[in-house]
Amino acid sequence: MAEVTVRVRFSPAPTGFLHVGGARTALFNWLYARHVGGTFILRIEDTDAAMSRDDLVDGILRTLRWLGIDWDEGPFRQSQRADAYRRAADHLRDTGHAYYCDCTRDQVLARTKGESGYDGWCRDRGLSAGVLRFRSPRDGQTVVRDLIRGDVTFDHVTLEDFVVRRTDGSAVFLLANAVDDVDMAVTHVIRGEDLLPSTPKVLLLRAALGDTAVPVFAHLPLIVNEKRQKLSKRRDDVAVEEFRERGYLPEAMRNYLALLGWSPANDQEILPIEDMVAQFDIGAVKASPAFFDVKKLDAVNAEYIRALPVATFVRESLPWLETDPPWPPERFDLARFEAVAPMVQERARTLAEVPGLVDFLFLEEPEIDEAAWDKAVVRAPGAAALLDDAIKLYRDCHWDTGELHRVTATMAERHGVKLAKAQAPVRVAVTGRSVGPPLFESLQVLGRRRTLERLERAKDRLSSS
RNA sequence: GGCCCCAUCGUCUAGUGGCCUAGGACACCACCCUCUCAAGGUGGCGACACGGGUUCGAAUCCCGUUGGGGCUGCCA
Repeated sequence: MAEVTVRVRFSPAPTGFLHVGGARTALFNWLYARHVGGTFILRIEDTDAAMSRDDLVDGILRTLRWLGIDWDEGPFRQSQRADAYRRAADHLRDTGHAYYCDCTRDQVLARTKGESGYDGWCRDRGLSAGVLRFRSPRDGQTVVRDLIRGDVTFDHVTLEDFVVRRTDGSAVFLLANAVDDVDMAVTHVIRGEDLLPSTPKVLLLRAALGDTAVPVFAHLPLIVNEKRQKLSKRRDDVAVEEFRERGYLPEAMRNYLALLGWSPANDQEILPIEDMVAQFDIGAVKASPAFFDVKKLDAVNAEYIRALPVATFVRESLPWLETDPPWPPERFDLARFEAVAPMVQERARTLAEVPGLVDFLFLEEPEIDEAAWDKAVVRAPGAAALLDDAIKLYRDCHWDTGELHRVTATMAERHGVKLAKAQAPVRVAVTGRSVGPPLFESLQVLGRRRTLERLERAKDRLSSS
């Protein structure tokens, strides 16, 4: 912990809800700060008026909190620091580092034939209005020190004279970013690789502003889709909030995100946050892009769900059981759910799957899966006789799982089939499906009356088909 | 087009010159366990993009090729 002065920041633009890439960036900044005992700053980059909306900012804060990512300073909003940017831009202009330009995009394009960025047309026109452009040096180079990629060198000739202040006087993100990182004494800039090409511009800006403390960078590999393209809000499912609604636990989401580009020691992929903090090493992060694999996320989530204390699992499941359930809400019975919860917990990959595993308990009539019905009842030899027998035996037997198991086994023996075969038609008749929590526990919780009703109904259904 | 980044099983990764017959996880397949499913157990399938160097020795270092990606806005 020698570096007690480490200061990092997560600076999202409120373009909508926080997406998984942003969440990963936030997490890595946070892990690094916590690992070295540094400071984690939250800064909202809303220099674009369209993004400067409280609801969008609140959404980001809510998602960060959900993930368990807390901040030491902020949230700061760039929309409230316009004065600082105005002074900086004036300074650049007054020292000759920036000049006015009134070219339209079309004019520039016409001159350059779309070849590269701005061509420097207004450099020496001495204008006094328009956008302010940075006068990029035409020789020399800037080296970006990157903890993940090593030194990355950019020749200044490849940098166009980029805009630092808009016609309306507002700063663009490059300027705001440079000014804020200097003012907030940020020492390590951890962000997505898509920002790497803009880094020399920020460094040049900082130098022109008189800054001498060059930060260290760490450009994280992009998170990509199945086509290996950067995750996009338009085509990909990326809103973290959306995953929350789909039944993923924050701890699982966080753990999975940490695995994208970084790997814990000892092949121990599922690990508590304290261990992540203890082990995290920004320099050990991989440089190559990572695919966001929902299958793996599911596996991680399932593991976290199984590890929950049952009471917690029940509590966390409630929103999915009470909001828009597949059964009439008044039929829900917490006690019955609690009775089967341990078995449901072991089978749900997401909390959203929970209702589907217990719906037979709360529906007046179970929804019969046609394929299962066909296979286990219609085309199963002796199914009718099995159902008849089950009705007879279940009517008088002691109503507990052990006894249900015993009489069903006896029935199977009498019919010359394995228990697995004998319970199949009963399961489909009573729960509507061929898979689910253990049958005898399910029957016990459902109750004798409903069980018998459903078995009778199945017989009717079978004879009328 | 220009600039920049990247390259180990299908996917996420371990590997930092000999410990590699390349390890783990997810997914997939088989078997075991078992009242179904799940969980668990055992096993299987499966990768160092290619070509040159450097070296006694290269997945590991260098160069090139190929492939993929990012950036190239008065968005961030």
